[in-house]
Amino acid sequence: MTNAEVARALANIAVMLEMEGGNPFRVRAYREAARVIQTQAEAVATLAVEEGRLESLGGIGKDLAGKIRDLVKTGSTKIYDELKAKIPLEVVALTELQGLGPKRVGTLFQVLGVKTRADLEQAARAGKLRDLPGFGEKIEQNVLKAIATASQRSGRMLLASAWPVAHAIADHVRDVRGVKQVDIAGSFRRRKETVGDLDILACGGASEAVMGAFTSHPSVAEVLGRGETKSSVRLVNGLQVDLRLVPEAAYGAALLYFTGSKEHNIELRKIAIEQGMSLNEYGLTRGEKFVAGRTEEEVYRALGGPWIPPELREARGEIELSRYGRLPRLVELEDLRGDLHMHTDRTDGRDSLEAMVRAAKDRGYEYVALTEHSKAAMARGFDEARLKSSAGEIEAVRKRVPGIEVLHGLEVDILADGALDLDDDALESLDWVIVSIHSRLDQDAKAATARVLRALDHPAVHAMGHPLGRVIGTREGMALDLDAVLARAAERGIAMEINSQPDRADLSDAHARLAREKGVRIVIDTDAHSAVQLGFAQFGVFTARRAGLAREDILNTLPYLNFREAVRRDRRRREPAVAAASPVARTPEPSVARRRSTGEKAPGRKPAASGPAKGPRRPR
DNA sequence: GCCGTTTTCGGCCCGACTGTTTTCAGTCG
Repeated sequence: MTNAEVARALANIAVMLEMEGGNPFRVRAYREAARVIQTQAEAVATLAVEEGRLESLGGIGKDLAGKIRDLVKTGSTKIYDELKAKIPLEVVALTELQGLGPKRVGTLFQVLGVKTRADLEQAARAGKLRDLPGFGEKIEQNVLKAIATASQRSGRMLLASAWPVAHAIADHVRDVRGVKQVDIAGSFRRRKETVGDLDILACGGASEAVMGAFTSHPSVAEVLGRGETKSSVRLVNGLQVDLRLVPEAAYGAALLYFTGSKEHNIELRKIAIEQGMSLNEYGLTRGEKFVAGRTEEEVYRALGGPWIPPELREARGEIELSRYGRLPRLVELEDLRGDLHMHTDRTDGRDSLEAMVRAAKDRGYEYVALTEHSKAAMARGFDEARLKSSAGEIEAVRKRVPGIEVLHGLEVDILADGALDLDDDALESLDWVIVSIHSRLDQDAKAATARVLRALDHPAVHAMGHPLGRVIGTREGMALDLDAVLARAAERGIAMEINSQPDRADLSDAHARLAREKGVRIVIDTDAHSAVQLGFAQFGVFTARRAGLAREDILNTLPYLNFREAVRRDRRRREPAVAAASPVARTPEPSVARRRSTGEKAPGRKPAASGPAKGPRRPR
């Protein structure tokens, strides 16, 4: 069973226990365990076999650990079987409908025998719901509405898709007279890869004017509700947006509250209680006395710690880290000095080689790697001969666009058996080699892992692109043994990519966190297929920040000379394997033209500084 | 069912809103 499947089973148990009127704290324990398993980067199957690993996770004790081991091993556990015998899983699924929780669904099932959405719709239309205990005519109507909404809703939206309209609406509200501050809170502010809805917060300005501006924005399709302090709308793209107008004195407390995550807030409230205080969206109070709430910083400080960046607020240990002053200084977009994965119109990109290099230079990058596809990925993909002529094209663009280091790279396909798509000599001739998988993503874990490990053993490889191969909302990632892959990457000095394409975010935040823990270097690349897509870099940075990564964890934050030295050093770690795999052991040298452009004195010379030196900030 | 610089028993985050009730349960975030 995968982590998601174990989490689903635990959450289902929680719902079924609640339907039966079970101990609410026991219900909560199952729900919390589901969350913990869901957010683990390591495979639960691995955790289950290693002594004491499950029990070491917060919220999982001896009992739940045993049940999780059962689930991993057999796909079920005693209590799950017993509950499922009484309550079908399709009944549990009814709790996904808005306004229907375990209690009401339990009543529907026990009294009316409702099992499916179709049953439910029929019963509601026949007016059978209104007479049930705790139900009424209004709830009956709302159930019908919820069924209709659920059938047309497409679920969560990519952060990048919500990005422009969210900012447009926020700017529109910000323009209202008297408005002092506007923030887009919620998972949007935590930069999750997808958002379910948008929570916008504002303070200052007259309610009538603020709400009027909000509900009349051109992207609004339907006004769901409008009040003094809160209004809700549905946009033409289906997204629901709530706007809350909060008092200035409590703005920070409200921003904290509506940014979440819920689990982070719960931990903060517990700390408040330990200190004899109470925290809610109106502020931090001690008895009747208001302690803090104007800014987030003020609230965190009053609770005894520093401000925590929203990307880290997921109850993954960030509060404890902050107590010890060990929060990472998260990487920022401005820290990136190069982009090492992009395509041009020579394969499946839209813009020319020169246009891509110029766009990278305009973004202020010091270096860029052009990495076309190899022949297995597509008809126009590069073979050995095409790679040779490409070298001349790269050399020509270096002359035409001075002031940026242009690396001749390739995104070479990992074939089904783990061999690379081009011969060793061709790969050895390159400055930068990414290996990626574009086919046969359906292999089982054993085959897929062996395939990737073999590819990582090739001495010419510098990085692995979109390692899991997932596309959000379209396909799951490969069934890789990520522990084994990351261990090999760490051992061989191969960087793992955070692919910034918004529908990839691959590595994910959890996987990137695991990679860092295992000592793997990360590159943040855009995989841009046009000059505009170089802007996706910010989404890759969001993923890295959610993973808790600092500038030092990211290879392409290094200034060029340090980057080149790091690549060489990592390459030397692979030397022993070079003799076996290739007769020519060669470290790529920068061209004369490139040395001239950076003022470097001679080949092989070590750069003066080591480690991430602070250079002049680039214009954005 | 979990957890412990008061604790192995007795707690477990908090408030708004809705719709049902006639003081509160259920749901949501």
